[in-house]
Amino acid sequence: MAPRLRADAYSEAQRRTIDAALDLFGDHGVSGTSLQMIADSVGVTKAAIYHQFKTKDALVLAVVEVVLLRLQDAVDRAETEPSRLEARAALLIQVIDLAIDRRKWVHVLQGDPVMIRLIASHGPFIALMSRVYGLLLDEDDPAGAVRAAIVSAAIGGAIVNPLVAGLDDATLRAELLTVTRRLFELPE
Amino acid sequence: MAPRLRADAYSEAQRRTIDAALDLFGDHGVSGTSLQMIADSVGVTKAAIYHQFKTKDALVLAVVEVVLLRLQDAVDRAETEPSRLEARAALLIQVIDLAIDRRKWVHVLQGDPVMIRLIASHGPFIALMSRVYGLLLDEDDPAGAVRAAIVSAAIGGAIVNPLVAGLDDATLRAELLTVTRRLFELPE
Amino acid sequence: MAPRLRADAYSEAQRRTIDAALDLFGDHGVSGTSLQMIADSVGVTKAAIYHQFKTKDALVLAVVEVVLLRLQDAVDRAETEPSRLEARAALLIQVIDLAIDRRKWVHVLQGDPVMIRLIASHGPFIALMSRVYGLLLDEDDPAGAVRAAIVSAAIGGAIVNPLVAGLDDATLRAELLTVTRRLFELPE
Amino acid sequence: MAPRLRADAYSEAQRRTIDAALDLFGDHGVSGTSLQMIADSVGVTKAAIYHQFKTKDALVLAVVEVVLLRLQDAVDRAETEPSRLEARAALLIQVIDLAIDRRKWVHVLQGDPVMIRLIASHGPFIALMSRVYGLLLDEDDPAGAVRAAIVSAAIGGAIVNPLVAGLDDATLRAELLTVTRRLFELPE
DNA sequence: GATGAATGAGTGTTCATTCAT
DNA sequence: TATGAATGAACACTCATTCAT
Repeated sequence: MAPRLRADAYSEAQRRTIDAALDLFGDHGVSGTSLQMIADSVGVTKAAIYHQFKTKDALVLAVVEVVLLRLQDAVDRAETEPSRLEARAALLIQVIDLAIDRRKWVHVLQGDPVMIRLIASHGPFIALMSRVYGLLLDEDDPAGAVRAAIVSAAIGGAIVNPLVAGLDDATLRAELLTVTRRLFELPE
Repeated sequence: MAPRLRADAYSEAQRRTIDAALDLFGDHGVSGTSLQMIADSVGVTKAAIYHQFKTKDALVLAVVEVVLLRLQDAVDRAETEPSRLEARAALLIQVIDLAIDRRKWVHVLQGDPVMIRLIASHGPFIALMSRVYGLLLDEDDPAGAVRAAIVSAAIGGAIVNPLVAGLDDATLRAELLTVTRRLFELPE
Repeated sequence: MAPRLRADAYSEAQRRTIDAALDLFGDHGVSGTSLQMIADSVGVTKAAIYHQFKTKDALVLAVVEVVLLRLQDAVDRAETEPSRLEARAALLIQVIDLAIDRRKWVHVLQGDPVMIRLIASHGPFIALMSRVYGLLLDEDDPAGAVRAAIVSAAIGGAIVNPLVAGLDDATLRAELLTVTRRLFELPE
Repeated sequence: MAPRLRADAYSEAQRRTIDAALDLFGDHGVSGTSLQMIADSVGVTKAAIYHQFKTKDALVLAVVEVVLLRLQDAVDRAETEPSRLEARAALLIQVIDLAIDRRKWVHVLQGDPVMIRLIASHGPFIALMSRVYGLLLDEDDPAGAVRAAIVSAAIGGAIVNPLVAGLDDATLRAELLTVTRRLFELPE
């Protein structure tokens, strides 16, 4: 079994670095964010960052881990639901809430090729994503993959979209729920 | 009136450079792609690229222009439709076709913060996007913005999604059409 | 057949860089010499050095190549001698002359672990060294390897030795010849 | 009088550090060996090394001291011999034995410019080396310096030479003795 | 049009070193 | 004694850009 992501894996100082990196990655992308920028933002030297993380890649990994940790929680909770349909609904609602609560995080995961490659190649991330898709997909629905991809993309993409940037949380949440239910034919 | 994008704006050599850049931007993002990589991929020197484009930014702009040119065509055609509803349907179908035909392009536009900022700040791009949203949005529907954003994000995001990467064009097109129609309550 | 070292492989500017590196490597060793030091010594920027040589390793290689080129010439000439004994004598005399003429070069080759590893691993260098040892060794003399090693080490080591640093060329040459002849039982 | 090197100067922990440094210096040279590498090899932290030695230079000095301590013993013993010729023979035999017994040490002393400079500048080392050369040199032989340098270089250089690396101790010792006797015209 | 040579500022990373605990 | 956290300077190397040819 693939190792689970853990909440207590990082020290206080590391968390400060991860938070700063999260912010900057969202604004400039991973490649567009230098360790100097991160160090300046935290208020320490580059070398201090290197004391916390062996390489920039290790820091990127940590950032993704922190973000995906809450997705893991959502999946954990959803999987306790009695039926497939209820589990799916529970997951989607939580994902939407998470995406709205942490809009910045979505920017980080959405689109950046460095991130996409990382998530597609790192063991624990692959394991988590397959649990997610296990809930979203029906085995007997060949086009289900597309619909699952579309829904997750829709949630993420909508939040990233500048048209939506100014929208208040409640309106955005309601609309995302409607769309999601309609696409997945979930009960209202 | 904002200047329109033009099809004949670039020479043969420039087009080769733009194509190479398009590919590399899709794989590594704009910040992750150096002019050296582009020059190597085209098979010329960096200085040759600088002969074609004054700066890297100018090249990025040209790349986006080339991509958005076909979106402009789609909008042009859609706007000749007699009714708002038909125009909207026509635009969505064309956008879906374009996205499927040029999956790589979607990667470039989708997510990269450099691109997003560029499109949000460059005159002709703003003009084009407001025409797009003019077709997608209803003035009297306050949540329409979200739905429009969701649909465009869904189309783009779905294509970027690795789950969908292996799917054949026909299946993908059919599913995207279904989803789009359902979201926009368009006639089948 | 292993590729021969070529005399015309480097441009004027590259030769200037190689010469500066040769000097500095002799004084501080390879690891102890930074590209900044080399660039400063040549009077250009680090980036200019990188325009001439892809990496520091490539520059180190070039330095060794330039040094070994003259050893290759000596071996070429020695191998035209009619007998093994005469060839050996001819080679040793030339090597001694070369070592005295270019004392700095000896410092570079002598001892630096980076250099030793490089020479033991780079194809053309291995080929050249086996020609050298082919001339120095007798097949039927089991201890010949040691003696060959001792002689080459003696020539090199003597020149590096600070006791010898102040000696004039003529005295040093005469003594090295005597020692060499005595060790190899060559005719005076 | 210059202070003698002492055998009991270092603690157990310091000796472990010195041994590790000795190994790494032999493989990568002094400049090529970082305190991190040494700390890793000992299995402690960098800061622990700094507790044992004030600076890296102090550690390098300690390494050389440990190595030269046994040379000092050899010189001590040789100087008790009744005649100059016997003393010289005794010293050379002991040096050869030492070099063969501790081949790694020879790598460290041989060639590394940092080491050479250190030995030429540190009081106790200068004192020791002048005793060594006092035994090897004849005052009335102007070329003696060269011969002494050649012999020490020959011993050291031969051991460093990769051709010799695989040779067994007995063969190497016999050959080095023969060569040395021949060069110094010592009695067999 | 295209090249080769150069640059200054930046990249990620490692260095020897310090210090509070 | 030993550690973890931090630092400033240096490291090898790449960046976008310029310019004479």
